[in-house]
Amino acid sequence: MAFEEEQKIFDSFVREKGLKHSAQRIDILLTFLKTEKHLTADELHTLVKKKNPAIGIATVYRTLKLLCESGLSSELRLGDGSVRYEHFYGHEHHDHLVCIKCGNFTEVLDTEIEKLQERLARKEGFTLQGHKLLMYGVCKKCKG
Amino acid sequence: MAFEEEQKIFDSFVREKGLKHSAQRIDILLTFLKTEKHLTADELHTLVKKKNPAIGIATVYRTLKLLCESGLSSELRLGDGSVRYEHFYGHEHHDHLVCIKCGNFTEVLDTEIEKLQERLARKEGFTLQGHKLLMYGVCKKCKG
DNA sequence: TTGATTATGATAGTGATTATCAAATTCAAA
DNA sequence: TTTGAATTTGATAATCACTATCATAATCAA
Repeated sequence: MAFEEEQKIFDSFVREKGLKHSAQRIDILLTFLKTEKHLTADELHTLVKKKNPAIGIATVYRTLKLLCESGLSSELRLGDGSVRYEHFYGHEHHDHLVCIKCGNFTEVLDTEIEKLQERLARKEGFTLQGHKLLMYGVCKKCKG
Repeated sequence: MAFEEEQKIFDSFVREKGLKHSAQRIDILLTFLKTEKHLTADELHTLVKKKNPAIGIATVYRTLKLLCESGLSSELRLGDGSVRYEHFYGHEHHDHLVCIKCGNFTEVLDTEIEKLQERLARKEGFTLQGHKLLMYGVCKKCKG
């Protein structure tokens, strides 16, 4: 079975928190990991039900929260108010280019931009802790 | 009465859309303009009710939508999922520094960052249409 | 095997926002 | 000024994403 690394991380996290193991959480974790897309809770629920039709949406939400706490996933709040979950383990900090036509995401990073943000914050007397940068546009494919 | 400019803009917008005038919308507009803060719909509703207690929350939402369409206001979606409305007329494009302690906003702009975003998008084959940058940190006051 | 604890699924509840609708208001035309 | 068609309003029902509740099931250390 793939994703040994991630499963190990999740296992340790569950153990440290004094939680118990469950087949449902493993199903959800593996479905999440195998899908390299930014899914909504509902989309993930639909996918997981193919493997285990009995899983309820509440368990999906509960597990997504654990995935975020354990560092395997991260919430992504889009400009339209929707929330998607992205892979976080093995993905350094990055920003997003979102295509307004097809909805696809591209992860990007520009260290110069990061530095300038630090400088800008310092100039205003802020101690920066983090940031979210979403860029919207039309991707290569959609421009035809 | 102040805010003649903004009122004129709103008037033209209402007229062009074939809508009618109403005292409630004026109350909401003026309360919004006089408060130089990033308000939620609910907070604005509370303020407007001091002037006109009968105004319903639905009318506040409806009017906020018109304010955004007319260019007087703009929605700001925060990292925690909440939505606030900011003044847009006379405020050029800007990004935000948000204090994670007191919640205050500072509007900032760095033309270098803007240029680098363009360059970054172009490198990925994107035609950039816009972006949202939220920076989180601790402000001068809160570091005390 | 047991039993204390946690997890689950169904579902009720929540909070923010939108839709519906009857009554009130606006405003151009008579 | 009156009229009447169109729009606006406030109350409230509905919706949507998410969380809380709770009885039952599953886990796991002793």
